[in-house]
Amino acid sequence: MEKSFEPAQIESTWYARWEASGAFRPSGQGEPYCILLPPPNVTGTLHMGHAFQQTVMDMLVRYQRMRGMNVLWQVGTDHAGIATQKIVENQLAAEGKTRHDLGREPFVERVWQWKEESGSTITNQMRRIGAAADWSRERFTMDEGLSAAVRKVFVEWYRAGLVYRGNRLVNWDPVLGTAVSDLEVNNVERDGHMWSIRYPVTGSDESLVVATTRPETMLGDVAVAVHPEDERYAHLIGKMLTLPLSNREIPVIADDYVDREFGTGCVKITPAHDFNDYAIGQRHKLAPITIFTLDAKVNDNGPEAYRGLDRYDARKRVLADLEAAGLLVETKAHKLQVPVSQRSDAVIEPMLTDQWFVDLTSDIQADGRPGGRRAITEPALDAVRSGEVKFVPENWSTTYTQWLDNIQDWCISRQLWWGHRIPAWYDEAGSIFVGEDEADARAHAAVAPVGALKQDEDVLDTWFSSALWPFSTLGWPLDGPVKNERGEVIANWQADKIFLPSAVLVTGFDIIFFWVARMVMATKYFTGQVPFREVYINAIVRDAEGQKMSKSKGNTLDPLDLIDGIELEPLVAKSTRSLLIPQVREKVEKRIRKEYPEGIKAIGTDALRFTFAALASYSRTINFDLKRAEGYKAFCNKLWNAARFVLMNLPEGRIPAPAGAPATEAERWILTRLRQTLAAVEQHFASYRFDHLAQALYEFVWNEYCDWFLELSKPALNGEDAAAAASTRHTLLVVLEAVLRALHPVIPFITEEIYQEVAPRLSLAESSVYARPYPCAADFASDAAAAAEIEWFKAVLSGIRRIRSEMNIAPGKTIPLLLAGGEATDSTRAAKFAAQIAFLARTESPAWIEPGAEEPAAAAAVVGSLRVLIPLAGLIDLGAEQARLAKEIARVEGEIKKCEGKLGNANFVANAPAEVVAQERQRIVDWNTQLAAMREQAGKLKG
RNA sequence: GGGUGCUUAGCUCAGCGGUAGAGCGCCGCCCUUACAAGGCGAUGGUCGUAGGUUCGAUCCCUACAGCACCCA
Repeated sequence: MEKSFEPAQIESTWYARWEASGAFRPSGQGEPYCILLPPPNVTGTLHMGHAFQQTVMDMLVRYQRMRGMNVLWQVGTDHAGIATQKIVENQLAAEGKTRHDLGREPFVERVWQWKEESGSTITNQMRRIGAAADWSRERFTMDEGLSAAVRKVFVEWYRAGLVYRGNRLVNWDPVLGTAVSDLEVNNVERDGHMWSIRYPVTGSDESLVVATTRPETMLGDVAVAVHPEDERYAHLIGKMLTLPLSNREIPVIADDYVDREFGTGCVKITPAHDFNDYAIGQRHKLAPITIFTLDAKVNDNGPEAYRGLDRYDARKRVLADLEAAGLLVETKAHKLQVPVSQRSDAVIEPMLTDQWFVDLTSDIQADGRPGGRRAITEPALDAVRSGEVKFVPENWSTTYTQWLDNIQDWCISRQLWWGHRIPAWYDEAGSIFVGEDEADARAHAAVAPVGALKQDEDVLDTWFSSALWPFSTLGWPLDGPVKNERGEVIANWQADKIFLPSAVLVTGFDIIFFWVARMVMATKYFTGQVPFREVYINAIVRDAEGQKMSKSKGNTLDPLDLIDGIELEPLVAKSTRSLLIPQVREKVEKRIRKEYPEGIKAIGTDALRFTFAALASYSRTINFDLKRAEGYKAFCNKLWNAARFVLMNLPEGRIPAPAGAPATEAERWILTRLRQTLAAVEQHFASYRFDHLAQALYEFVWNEYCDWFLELSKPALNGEDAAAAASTRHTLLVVLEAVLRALHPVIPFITEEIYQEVAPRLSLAESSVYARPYPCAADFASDAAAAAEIEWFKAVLSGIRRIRSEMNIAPGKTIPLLLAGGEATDSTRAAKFAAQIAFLARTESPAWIEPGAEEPAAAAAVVGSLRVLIPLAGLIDLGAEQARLAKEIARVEGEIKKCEGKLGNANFVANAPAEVVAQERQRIVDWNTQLAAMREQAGKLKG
């Protein structure tokens, strides 16, 4: 083996070999265990969130595979309608063209090209992370099979009355020219103004003053609302107002939506451009007036003077005209919530448009069939309420159920070209015909089509296809083999439905609504099953200071830069490449130069994965600290060197197991600790506590196997006892091999590499550690007596080391060692471990001082009633030792006082559980034993 | 406004009713033949504040403060 751990070398070959060997495909044996990858955007790149999430999935997948489960990790990508279309539109813009210059078909063709070019980026990055995914079954939401599923679901829901077309107010992105989901809209606080405008009462001297943040929308006002119990305006209810600028007559209406305290208590009502106003308009049967075009310019419903003006230019003009007319009462600064499109940063304009919806809110349809609430929403709620689907951590189920309780119908149409085109056709009379294709639509026509049919121009929301992922990827709706373009079978519903429900979905809380809920809805409806039994909500990865990672802050990390390392200059270049605003660019560059003056050192995939595991508690965020990752690279190096040590101490060839139990206490102790560690690991996997899992293995490897067992093995390997040496060699190897298996799901590359060296020594048949069974606590014997012996030994050795260090005794110097006091077990143990103590503590062989005999002045470590003594002569500062002892005695006296306080309290003895009282009594005995020995030692020093 | 979390060592975080823990950092001594990406040792905390429940509270309850995030 190389002298140190070199991740780049190790990681370069294993992945391809695993993949080629078919190790990532379902074994076909054992209980099915399936994990669905949340499909990343096909043209995206891997970020820290992906890397973290995929590490979690990969740990589970590898663990379950090693436990003998029939594991499928279903991977694939989604087409990310808006995001992908926008990328290609930007490319066109650079050529001075728009998609309309190309036309629909050539444009979509171009998007496909872009997908072909960049589509494998992210999946290749996943391979670098080590993801043991079944690539032979990789799917894409727009591939033929998944598109068939989309059509089938749309058509079936339509025919069940659950998908409908309606003219509704939706969140309209005027830049992208499409409806967007309310989940894709951020409400951002911005500085704006509140304008007060006077509306005269028709045929009177009176007037009302309304307050608004969007004066331009007054062109579409249809009423002014006041609170029904507001005495100030009671006499005006039902009267008409003359709407300034438009000179239309609008009524004063009463609605208890109005907040009397806010502003003047009068609210202008613009149903066509505000969601609340829309609801009021409906209540009062007021027809909305749309005043904007789809690109947010005033349309022909506005007064002539404003037509064609952009909404913000129209605002200026409206304000100026009001001012001139003396109707602008007040202008004041005001913070307001502005709805902003996540996709384009454009301010959303609520807009009345024809859209397709999935009904999620009606209980029953006019013809008696169940409505969407009963058919789709309720089953999805029940799945979580009944515990059929469990959230981990549990409290996310509240988020889920609260959202579903207040859900609105789902707008599924998007005015884009990239996506699944809606399978609906219109005849010349405007009737709708829905079907898998035009012929199917005609076949199911309720009325005879008038003239030619024309397909709907719109596409479906990307999440519509993602919602079907749990079953569409398994081959549904086809009931047989699904082949890819190369003719290979990639799914087969008949056989693969054993993978439904999948075991666990690992995903971020931000898509509980977008995706998790919708998968439950669709999967329940179409298969009767839940899509997954558990949902593990992973934390969001932030930077070391807890700040959200964002490109404009310059605090993003590319997982591949951590794995491979990157020099400062390339790092600066790539971090600023996409930043167009010079100030931002400068700020980011400064930050990077400050934070990574020497670039980023390569830590390798394994260390990155271990870091993710160690940080994966149930917390909602993990702050990724590069320092910590470096620490886990050191751990990998430690493991590597431990393996080197073991291997360089072995003779050639196979190492046979000794007959009977291991020869030494140290072996029986480390096996006991291994057993305990594995039991803990099993629990931590079951509860998704990867942080505890990582810590348990870290501690075992470093603090027990390396720090103590390897050290203890040195005297055994070099000692006289040949049987002990042979037995120790075998145990070193056995524990190492078990550790490799235990760690493989977390750090697959290094464990595989070391396994290759270890396997022949134990004559293991499996060619990969991944093919070995996961180690089980029950495979290793427990020996409490040996454990107690070693704990004693550790206490004695630590005591000597402490003295050496505190008294500044040169590490290389061999010193005398005396023992005094103690019980019978102390003398047998001292005899048994004499050689190990001498070797590891660099002391002479221990010599006993008879009770009552003269003792030299010495520094002491007290272990129970045993005093471990280093004679002071020439080595030690007597005063310092006395001071130390006095301090220690005071501490123990304090502890005894605390115990006595408890035991002296009758209430404690009466009420505390018996074992707690007993434990307290034992503690007081132990403290007293130690105190006696320390006092005796203090006396000797004085005398 | 409604909801969900968080506040523990210098930093990042575990613990969550019975002797306050880890990693990293800091300090001291060591290039000891697996590993200086290392070894050995040490320092460091009235567990956000105030009440309450309890024999006993970092842990449970209440209020408050501060900080996040989600939905309006």
